[in-house]
Amino acid sequence: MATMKYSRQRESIRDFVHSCHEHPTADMVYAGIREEFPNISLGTVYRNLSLLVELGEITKISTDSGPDRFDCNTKPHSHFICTQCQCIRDIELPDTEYIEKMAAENFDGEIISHVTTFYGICKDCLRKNSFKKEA
Amino acid sequence: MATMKYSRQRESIRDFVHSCHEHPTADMVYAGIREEFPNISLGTVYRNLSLLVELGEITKISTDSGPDRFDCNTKPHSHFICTQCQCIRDIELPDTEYIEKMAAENFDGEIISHVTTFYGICKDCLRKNSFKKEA
DNA sequence: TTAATAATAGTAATTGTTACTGGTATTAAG
DNA sequence: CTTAATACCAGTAACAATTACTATTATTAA
Repeated sequence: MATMKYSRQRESIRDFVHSCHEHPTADMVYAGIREEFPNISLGTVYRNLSLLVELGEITKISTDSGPDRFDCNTKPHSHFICTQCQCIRDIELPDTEYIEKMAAENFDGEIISHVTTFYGICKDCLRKNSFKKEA
Repeated sequence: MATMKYSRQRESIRDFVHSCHEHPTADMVYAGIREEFPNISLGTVYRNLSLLVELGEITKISTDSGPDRFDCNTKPHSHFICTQCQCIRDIELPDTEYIEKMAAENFDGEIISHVTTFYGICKDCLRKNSFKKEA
């Protein structure tokens, strides 16, 4: 890839991810973009999503099961994944640098970064569950 | 599944994972077991690995890219993933409970667990790299 | 010993993703 | 405003990891 050319599809994909705060999958992006570009290809969506990740304009979230998700928030933050509905929420944490330092003390390679992911039940599912119990 | 029946294949898979400390993939387990059971099926390996995970006898490690890995160490600990050779090493960290408490303060769902993964260059790759530079 | 059924081997199907191909859109130069 | 170069596209095929299906086999309890 010598120089990069503009493409309306890419711009649309970027805009969609940046305006979508539910950490969409490639398929969700595909569905969304199709409203504007009815015959966009799924391959184009995948290609541009990973391109945008390389450019640092969005980030990719890998999950334990199910497809990758994408995040418009490129500032350092953590994720919460609901084990019931699989929704992903952002969690801001104050300075987690020291975790790497702590880990470095028990390890003999070079630690460059770290990712912490939280699991549990989101607010919405908690509410749904309490309704069920009452019934 | 009413009651569980014994199977030599499952026992062999459990033993293999418990004696293998390099966090094997399903394929690596398959290759290993095949020495004892030359015509075991890959499906049997997958089925029993997830069964053993459910039983809490081993754990599963999802990676950003590439297949899942399996870990005989069921005690709470973190993982380091080398971004160069993809090897996975265990890292013991003193009490990380407070990370969840800290996250809980900025979040309105129920946090049940968390996983921290470290990325960087392992000792072996560091050494290999320094050899290359000298040459 | 036998009957019930969990587990198997082998194979097919599914899912998520990447690669290929011939044609199209964008860009820069004449 | 052409035209030429090429990044990008749509569509489709290929791929890797995993799961589901089916007929047979092994384990268990009666």
